Amino acid sequence: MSDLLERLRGRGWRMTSQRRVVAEVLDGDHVHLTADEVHALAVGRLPEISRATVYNTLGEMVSLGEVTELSTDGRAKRYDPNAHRPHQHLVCSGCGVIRDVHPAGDPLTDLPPDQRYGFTVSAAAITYRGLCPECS
Amino acid sequence: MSDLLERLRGRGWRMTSQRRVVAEVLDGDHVHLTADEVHALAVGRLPEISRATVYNTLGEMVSLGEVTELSTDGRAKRYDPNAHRPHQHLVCSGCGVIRDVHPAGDPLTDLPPDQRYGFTVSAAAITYRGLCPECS
DNA sequence: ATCCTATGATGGACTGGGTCCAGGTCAAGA
DNA sequence: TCTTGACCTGGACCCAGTCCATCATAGGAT
Repeated sequence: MSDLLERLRGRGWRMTSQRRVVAEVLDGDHVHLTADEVHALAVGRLPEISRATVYNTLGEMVSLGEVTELSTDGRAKRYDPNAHRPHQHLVCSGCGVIRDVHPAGDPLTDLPPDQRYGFTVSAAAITYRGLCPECS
Repeated sequence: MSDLLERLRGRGWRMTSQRRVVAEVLDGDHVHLTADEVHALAVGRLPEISRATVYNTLGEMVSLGEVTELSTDGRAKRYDPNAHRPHQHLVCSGCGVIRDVHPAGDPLTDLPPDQRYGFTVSAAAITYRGLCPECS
């Protein structure tokens, strides 16, 4: 059921009830929760869990590469458990809803050598913006 | 000299010494300052200018479409005066330095219709990441 | 040149998102 | 079952940004 939890377990992560709850809350597709939203959902299952633990746990998941961070609105960061399958994001300028999308081709190949300024470029994150059906 | 200032003047913007200083400080290529950096530089020319005014002025410039906001590190937003020429950003994962880059082609065309979920997609922002020559 | 007034500036309080830390707790190996 | 180092807690703290009551002034009207 919980892919994310399985992947973390496989890395020898010390399993605690707090970490289990955070991983369960965050699991799924098109999930892009803020840390406070994760905390609110986690409290529903484990009332004593602290905000600091949620922040720490999310930070560790990001370091392990099992979760990615995105900040689409300059406010709270959002956490995306779908890190094992590379993808980009489509954000509604009206209501802020976010979809995972898969553009054609590899965005890295669109950056010509003379535009790389000697960098070793390793990743590209794309945020598409527009209006969703409800907002347009 | 100040392209940004000229463009703002041409829009009938009420010109004050504070706005002039903010526009001057922000003008140029590959400029990606935070609001507090803009404030620090502005204070050098106009010691009494307040933080609130810098925030207000930057916000107005963004609304007018003369300056774009970017948040590459999830911390302070950065302001880019180069809004009249569309471009993307290349960020060093080591030191955080930012370059303006111009990828080949239009990123919007890489998003197939079946990946648009009924959205009217109007823009795409790409952040390339890698290591700059000094950090690699 | 001077006056008037709406627009802009000020600074200090306040908020939201996030980090830090000292002390208490517990998972899991021996 | 014991031990211990990793983990959790809650509260203080920090930074980026916003709000607001009051003061200042750009620039049109006279």
